[in-house]
Amino acid sequence: MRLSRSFVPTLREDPADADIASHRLLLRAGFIRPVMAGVYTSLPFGLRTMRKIEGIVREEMDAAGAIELRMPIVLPAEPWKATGRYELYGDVMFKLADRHDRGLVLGPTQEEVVAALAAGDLPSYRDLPKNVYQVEWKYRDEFRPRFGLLRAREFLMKDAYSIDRDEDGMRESYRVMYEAYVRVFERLGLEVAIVEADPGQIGGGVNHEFMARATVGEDLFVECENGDYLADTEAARPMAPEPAGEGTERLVEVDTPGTPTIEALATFLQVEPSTTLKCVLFDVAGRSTAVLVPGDREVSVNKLEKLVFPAKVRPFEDADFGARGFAKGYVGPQGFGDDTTIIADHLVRGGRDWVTGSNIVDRHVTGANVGRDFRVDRWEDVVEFREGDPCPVDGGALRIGRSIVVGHIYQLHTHYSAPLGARFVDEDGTEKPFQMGSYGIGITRILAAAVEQSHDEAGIVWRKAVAPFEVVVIVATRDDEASVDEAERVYAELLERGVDVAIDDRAETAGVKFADADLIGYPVQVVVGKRGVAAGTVDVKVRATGERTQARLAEAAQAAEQALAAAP
RNA sequence: CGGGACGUAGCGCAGCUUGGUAGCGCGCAGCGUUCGGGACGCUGAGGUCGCGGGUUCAAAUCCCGCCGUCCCGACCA
Repeated sequence: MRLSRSFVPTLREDPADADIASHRLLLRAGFIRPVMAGVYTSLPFGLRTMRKIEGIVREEMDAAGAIELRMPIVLPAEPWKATGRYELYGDVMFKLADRHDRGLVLGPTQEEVVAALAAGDLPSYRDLPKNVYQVEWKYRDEFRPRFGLLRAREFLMKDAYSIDRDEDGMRESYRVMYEAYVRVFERLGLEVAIVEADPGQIGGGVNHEFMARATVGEDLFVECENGDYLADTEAARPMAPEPAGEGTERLVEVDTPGTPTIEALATFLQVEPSTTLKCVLFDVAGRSTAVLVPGDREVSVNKLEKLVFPAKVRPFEDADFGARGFAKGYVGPQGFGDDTTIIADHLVRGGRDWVTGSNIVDRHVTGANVGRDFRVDRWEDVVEFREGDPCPVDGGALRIGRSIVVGHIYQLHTHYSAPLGARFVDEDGTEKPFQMGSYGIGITRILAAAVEQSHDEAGIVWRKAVAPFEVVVIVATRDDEASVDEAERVYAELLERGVDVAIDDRAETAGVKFADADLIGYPVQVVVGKRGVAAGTVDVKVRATGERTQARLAEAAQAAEQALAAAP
């Protein structure tokens, strides 16, 4: 490829609207251009890199026995209504209508399509298992597109779907995909943490996220300082504390005027917030539900929703307190009737003689103890994770890491096949819904994640597996015919040897070409100039290390290949 | 969706407070000089100042509305 004939518009300055490294560098290096918020044109180098990532993904999918096909982007809305995702996704789905005013959607993912396909064309258990995949553009009208390609409204995704006869088969398909994913990220050179993730409100099946570590990721994960525990922040459950034992104080009511918040209460009584008991009220399917956590902690609504699924959780509004006989700001669990469910976090076991509400405005109680003064209906993990919490495996401190979710795999069971009536006839002659799994990899997101994990002051540092070109031959003295000829010769020889090589033959000064080569991030640069040619040498620079070596002109191609072989 | 900032030439920005001929750097074009780490000189092209309305003799500048982009956040007793 000749840079003089390609289209790689590099920018000398940082674009004003790009804050994070991948967005900034992909714009500057001429890989992408914005069209509107969250939607980008892929310029030649961006497209080429994307294709290399796709290539690796395809190879591993094929090797794992998945079959490539291609599904449409424009889809009828009905199946999405049948599975409930039309409402669940809500405004995140791009919705449109055709000339007959039929509802259409742009595919955000395609479980509905696969289920329908299987229903029609995989009628028998003899047809199973199958795993189909595609690499196609996905559309999600994100709440807030940001960070360039990391959260875009249009993005390229590899999505695979396993279709099995029974749960064992589904789990086996899942295992095979899991392992294929491990290989994909290894080959891409991405450092990923594999985290068992939040089962989500829907389905609730086993699922894992492949999280590329980054300094800017939107997605947080939790890991133990000793490296033996990893989890999604929503799934992280700290080690339960040792029970604190029997209380020693008696229950006493105290006047605490103007203390509806934990902070005000703790200040007024001169106690630590952690010695107070916070009692948060929710409406769960019409029933009052009190959640108890230590005063210095927060209730995880997400965890609560999962606990009571499929019932809906609604936090109390001001009107609910009065209407149901609770004193807002002074709620305590003593004396709650059977019409209120009391859920306590495990952390509450670790305390005693609590300070909590008295259910009378401007009054609290001290010395409240579980069992004697109030009951607990369920002990659960409902507290919001906090950094430093003890690891459930070894008690070590849990830390939050930032990451970019580059892959996500799910065991779906019959979550989509059942509502869509996607069934096959099993060996015993009965109809059964397919057992499905789905497996996504964000191709464009990987493009950005790779830059996040591998860049420096000068620009991107691509690994050779995904670089737009592995080697660039730089013509450093464009006016010198001998240099140009030698550069062309080295370029031709590298091409002949099957190296993925570009030649910078533009009418630019050497400085511009060097800066661009570093910015673009070719793993290996071969510099051919007058000085070297006169001495019979070329320079070979490895981008990742910055190391430069001289090679004999006649052996330039071999030297470049060797440098490439040694490069990451 | 709430909050904040920004919108002036392809890109990065100044000008706005105090209204009066639209500027700088980079890039781009021509000529000449240069030629191994973002060269230099001269000449030149390029702008409905986001859009609409208002105030004014006069608006990039003041006022109102809208649109767009980016950032932060999204219920806690």
